[in-house]
Amino acid sequence: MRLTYSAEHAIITAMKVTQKDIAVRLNVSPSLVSRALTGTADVIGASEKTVKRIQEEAGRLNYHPSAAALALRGRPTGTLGLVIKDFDDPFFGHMVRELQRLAREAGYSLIMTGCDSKDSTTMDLFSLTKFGLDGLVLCGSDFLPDGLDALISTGLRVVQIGVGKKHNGVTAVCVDQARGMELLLRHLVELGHSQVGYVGDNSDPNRRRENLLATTMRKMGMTIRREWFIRSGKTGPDAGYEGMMHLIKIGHGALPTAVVMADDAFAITALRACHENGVEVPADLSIVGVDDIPFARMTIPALTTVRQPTEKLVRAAFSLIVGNGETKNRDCMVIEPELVVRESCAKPVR
Amino acid sequence: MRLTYSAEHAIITAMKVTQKDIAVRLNVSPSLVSRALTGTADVIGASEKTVKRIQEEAGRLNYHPSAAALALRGRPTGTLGLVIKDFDDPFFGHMVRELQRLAREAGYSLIMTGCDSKDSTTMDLFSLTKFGLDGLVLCGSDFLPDGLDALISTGLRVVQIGVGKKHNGVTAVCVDQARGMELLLRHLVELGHSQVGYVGDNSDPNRRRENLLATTMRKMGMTIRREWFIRSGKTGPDAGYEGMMHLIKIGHGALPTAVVMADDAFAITALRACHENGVEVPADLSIVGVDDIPFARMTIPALTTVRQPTEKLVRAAFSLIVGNGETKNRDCMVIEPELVVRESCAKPVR
DNA sequence: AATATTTCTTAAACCGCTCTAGTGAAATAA
DNA sequence: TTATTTCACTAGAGCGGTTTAAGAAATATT
Repeated sequence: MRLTYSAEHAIITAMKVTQKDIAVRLNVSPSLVSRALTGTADVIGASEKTVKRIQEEAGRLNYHPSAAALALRGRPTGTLGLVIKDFDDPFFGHMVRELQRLAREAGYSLIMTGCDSKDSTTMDLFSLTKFGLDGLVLCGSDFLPDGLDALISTGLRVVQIGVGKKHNGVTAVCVDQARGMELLLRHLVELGHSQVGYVGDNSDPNRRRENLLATTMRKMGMTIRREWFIRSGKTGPDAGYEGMMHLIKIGHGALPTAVVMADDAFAITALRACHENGVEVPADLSIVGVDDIPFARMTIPALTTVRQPTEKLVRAAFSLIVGNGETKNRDCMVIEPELVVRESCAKPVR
Repeated sequence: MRLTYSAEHAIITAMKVTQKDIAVRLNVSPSLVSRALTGTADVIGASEKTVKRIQEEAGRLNYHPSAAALALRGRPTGTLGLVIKDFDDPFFGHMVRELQRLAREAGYSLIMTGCDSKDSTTMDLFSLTKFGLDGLVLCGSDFLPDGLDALISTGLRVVQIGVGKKHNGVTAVCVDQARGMELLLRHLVELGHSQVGYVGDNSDPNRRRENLLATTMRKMGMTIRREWFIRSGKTGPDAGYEGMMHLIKIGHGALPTAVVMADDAFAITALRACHENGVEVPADLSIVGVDDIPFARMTIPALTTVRQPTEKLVRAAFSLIVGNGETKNRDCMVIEPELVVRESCAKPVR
């Protein structure tokens, strides 16, 4: 008898009905009840009428199996885990949704957790795994190596989405960022741009993007102006705004003609910074984002961006996790980005 | 190495470190390990150095208690659950983040799941619950009544965030929507508006908001034009856009001077629809949103909106879940919304 | 009639962990 | 010296299921 105490009155919650309750009531053994309720009829080895009797009694008593017991018993839990870096970023939100859909379709349920700061990461990883997962998807990079290693050493299937470099043998799905930068720069050059800047922050993936942009520019023979490569000190939604403000302030009179923003959230807030300073996009300045979040086509002007194909990423990750045979055990699957041309980039006037 | 093969899912479940592993490795009894890892030092009845030895070994082996076993044993699992309606909505994303922060600070870990469509809801609730949670936060309304009842009857502490009406006895935290509408309308009236429209969709909370707006308008003596109350057929990011397009098309020549959007996501996309049709905001039309998502102050024009104070909502929900004494067992906590005046509302020209 | 086979049912171990009730041994008290 | 207390630890049951090996009863085979 489980007693639950509530502020005013002591309330006695009815004990949860167990298989044993059914067994006692029908005067049969617990194991028979178990098999009658779970096994398929022909495999059971129990008389039809007994099975029916048990099932009826289970229904009558409103019996529901304890998942804790099931999990403890080591049966696959039909549960996939997802760790997301930042729920405030719409890009991840979209990802979550896609993965959830896929999981549901395949009969899995999906549980997830976030991990804001670096140091909390390991704990967050394990906060999921202690529930007994069938697989784990990591989304948003920079997880602590030791946490990861520990996880993988348990034999859990882990797939990482969106990291550029392979991380000590973790199976990964990533977008070919170099190719994205190439697509983007080619487009800008075609429009006539040669003065290109970048606004990002200090996070791992954004610094990586910065480097990639620079190397690709160099490869294409474009000159790089160090002062046009901004790393905003802020993080989160304000980072893009701050970065662009900074660029406009220091670049007074000598702005680049186009700026690559670390991602669409950066770009959206940069649009605002431009607006506040009378910088017209795309007339005075072209802006390009990365991700193609749902809002990207709703901004004014609509955002030209390098789409990270969410569905493909998620589908790939999923197949790596639950896949059998062919899709299994690949080190890294690379997804091609796509350039989405909208309004925020145009021919430079200068 | 323990490898379990399952026919159903064809997944090899991970080997987990158990207390027994630690016990064997240190040549002590499992019960001692248990007590060393859970009990308070002075209650334990174990030598300090042994306790330390055990704790160190636990850390070294990356031990994490099995939530299933804890749940089965009737112990708190240190885990809170969160069910989110739509991860694509930035408002919820923000909420997740806040709750996660709070949970972490209090030593809980947070796991969550989404629930897109109505029929999947019960399963989703269950997918979280089955491992034994210490509390569950429901966020985003319209959960199936029977699913909820079943949940609550297990004795689990459940708090619902953001529902207007109390739902069969579920503890709830909600924003005073009527007050929000009042704030908003008062502001519009002060600016000189009398022709007010609404764009929402068919979802429960948005229909409620629609009704609330109408009754508040009536209460304030404003006339309601049925054709200015739009329910977009779409859902998701496009709904606001579609709805506004529709309003502009049918209202040709007789637009309201202000439109209340169901939420900020709706408003942002409506801004785009206006832009595409040469409707200037706020010159030709004032637009007001609800929520105050991070992007709301970044749009052009910046969004005037009724803020749902995320931190307060989350903090309230959290205190109801883990709270002791005073904050416990309240049926419904009501949070006051705040009007955030930005650029998207102005005096009407007409 | 005796044995073999099939059919129905049960006892018991196990999953990881908690917790009560011990068990020795050393330390203190009588 | 013996009785008592403290201390550090162990044994074992139980949470709610599943599962394997084995026992009893009914039916089939020789």
